[in-house]
Amino acid sequence: MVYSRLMAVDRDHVLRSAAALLTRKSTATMDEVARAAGISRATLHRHFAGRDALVRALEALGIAECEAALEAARPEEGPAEDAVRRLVAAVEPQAGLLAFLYSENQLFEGEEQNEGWTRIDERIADLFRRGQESGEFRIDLTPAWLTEALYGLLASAAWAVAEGRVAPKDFTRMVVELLLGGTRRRTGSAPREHQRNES
Amino acid sequence: MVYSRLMAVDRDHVLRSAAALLTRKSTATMDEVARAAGISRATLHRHFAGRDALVRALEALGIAECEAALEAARPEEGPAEDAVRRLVAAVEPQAGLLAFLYSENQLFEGEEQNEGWTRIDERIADLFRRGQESGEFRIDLTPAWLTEALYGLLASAAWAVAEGRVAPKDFTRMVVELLLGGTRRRTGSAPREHQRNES
DNA sequence: CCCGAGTGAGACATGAATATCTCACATGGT
DNA sequence: ACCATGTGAGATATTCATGTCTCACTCGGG
Repeated sequence: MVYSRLMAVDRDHVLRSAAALLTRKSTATMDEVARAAGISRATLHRHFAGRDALVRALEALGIAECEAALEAARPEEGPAEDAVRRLVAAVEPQAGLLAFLYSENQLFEGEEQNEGWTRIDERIADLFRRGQESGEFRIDLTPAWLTEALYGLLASAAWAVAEGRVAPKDFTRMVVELLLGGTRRRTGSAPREHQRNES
Repeated sequence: MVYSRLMAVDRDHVLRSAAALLTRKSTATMDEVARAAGISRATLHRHFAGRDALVRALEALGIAECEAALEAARPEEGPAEDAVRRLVAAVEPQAGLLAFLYSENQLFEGEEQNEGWTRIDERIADLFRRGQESGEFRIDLTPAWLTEALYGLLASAAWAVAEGRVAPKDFTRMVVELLLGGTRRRTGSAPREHQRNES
């Protein structure tokens, strides 16, 4: 019996479609989640003890994806600006899930947040700090705020894309350009080229 | 009998404390909302037919506050950059309520959103568009995205302040500086002074 | 061919939040 | 002192999502 492996595959598929659905409708019912995954409510409950367990599993998935994105982006290599670009590009596919977890976190209110997020927060803050120390980034905005702002922009962009307000293909460029360059037009030097989307 | 005027005052007070509570705990129960306002469930129900009506009233309040802030900020006067600073400063007191409504809007999913938001969106987008046409702002980010990003940064900042991650006094500066100037350090010209908080 | 694991469909109970109602009490005006 | 209005507290009903259970079905392996 290879049921354990089959379960794992199914579980992952359920998790993915749940993430996709809850991204759009964060109050979706367990029945809706099940139908979205193409299974019945009973089977969904066989995979996840309850809604809480499902959200926890989604949180674990989000953390794992974020850490994978951080790994792929190599945040401590090269210019900090390029590292930020790599990071946003790598995390873009998970932006919807991130936005869901981001707002869901507000509901955990009293409880301590998963330490996985703390680790990720610190790695991202380290990236901004590195950019400040190298002179690339301004030093009058704290790394903690820049990290928080990155999350906020990712969530905003994911939502704006879902609403059809902006084109999906512009996602990474919009987030990165606003985060790094801001709204103000560059006056002193020629604007940096920003068409390259990755690498 | 002046009960109609008294009701109005009470209703506003209830609305304010409900906004303050739901800003912190968006899933607060009707009973918690009532207690936070210092009244009983029954009285709360006498003011608002149900939770839905309460949220609608909060939405109306948020829209009114936003329009008042827009009015006070005079977005079409002077340099666009200064207008953005005035706008963020004027809207700061309502950032928590805005963040709550911003996430709550995702639940209205299918329904059309209140046209009040559309009006506000357009006025803010017009401000960014004006800055682009005057040459102050870069033109490679759409006004719609800049508007969306402003909402996201306001919500992020409100949440970060509530979590104690950043100091409340830095709120406006953080949002404005990141939105306008971005993370990147200015190289060509000396960084613009940004200590003036208002006017 | 048979057996069993996994599944879907549905019944059923539980719990939470909501919505409605009643009743006693306090307060303010006459 | 009396009365009316608004209120708080509690009881009750309803709704809805959740969690648990049963049972029949199917598909794949032995």
